[in-house]
Amino acid sequence: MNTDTGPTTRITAPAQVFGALGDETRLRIVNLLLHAGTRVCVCEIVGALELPQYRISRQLAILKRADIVSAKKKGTWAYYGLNPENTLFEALVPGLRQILTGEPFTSDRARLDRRLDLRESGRCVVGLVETFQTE
Amino acid sequence: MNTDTGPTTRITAPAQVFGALGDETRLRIVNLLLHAGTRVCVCEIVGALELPQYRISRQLAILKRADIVSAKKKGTWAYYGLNPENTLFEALVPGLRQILTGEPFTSDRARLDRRLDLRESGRCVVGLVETFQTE
DNA sequence: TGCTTATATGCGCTTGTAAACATATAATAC
DNA sequence: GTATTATATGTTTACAAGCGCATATAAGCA
Repeated sequence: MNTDTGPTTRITAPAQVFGALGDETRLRIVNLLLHAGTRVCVCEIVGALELPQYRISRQLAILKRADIVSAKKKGTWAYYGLNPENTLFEALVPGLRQILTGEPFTSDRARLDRRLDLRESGRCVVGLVETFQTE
Repeated sequence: MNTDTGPTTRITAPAQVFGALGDETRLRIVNLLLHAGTRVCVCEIVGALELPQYRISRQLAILKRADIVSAKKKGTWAYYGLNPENTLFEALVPGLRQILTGEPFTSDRARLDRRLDLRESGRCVVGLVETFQTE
């Protein structure tokens, strides 16, 4: 029933959270979500990171399994955001903001900003059109 | 010459630090070093975590490669401590202290304390004698 | 010198991870 | 209905990680 080891039910074990952040692509995604403040569309992440869509979707799935992000579907679009209920991850946020300062994190945030400017009434309307599928 | 990506020379890349912390055994070791405040002998870590010596040595090597810990040799004994110069790791310390609260971290700290009580004039004198080599 | 002890590491094995390609799913537009 | 588009995922391949066992290294002591 309860596969948890401790008395307090944790969303995820500490090592799992760190493991999920121990990959450059996933760290870049978390950087975007921390910066945006809002939920961000998959295609916006693809545009900002300039990586193939399947890679983004896969890494998002891993972050989701670690309860670091959650998804909200709006039609075909999927908007991902950080999960504020993951207290383990939340404890790391101040440190993360300090750490995610150099490259490629800065450029990623700049590209995301440009992409978010294209939104109409708060919704992504661009899609993957102007993007590559493979690097 | 400079293999670093950013303008500021980093000891390790962010993802590498998180990756090094993404393993339960290594997180338990870091927990001990955070708690102790001093350098801790390998055999003391073995005693506190109740894991085979070769596992501890191996995970210590990985933490060392990520510049999270450093070693100081005193004869055959090796004393490991956190590396205060790793600013990336240091940024995570407050969050880590918050996170490392449940099991097995609490019991590990208690066993380490008992083990540190056996020191004579600040030095470990016990060794691996009363310990197992395999689980 | 030889014995003991603390620590590190080579090897084989199993398991996990990430990339790339293709394709599936599912919603919208026509 | 069909076509298009956004997202997810099955599969293969390559590589890395962690464990256990045994052994190497190297320092201290008889």
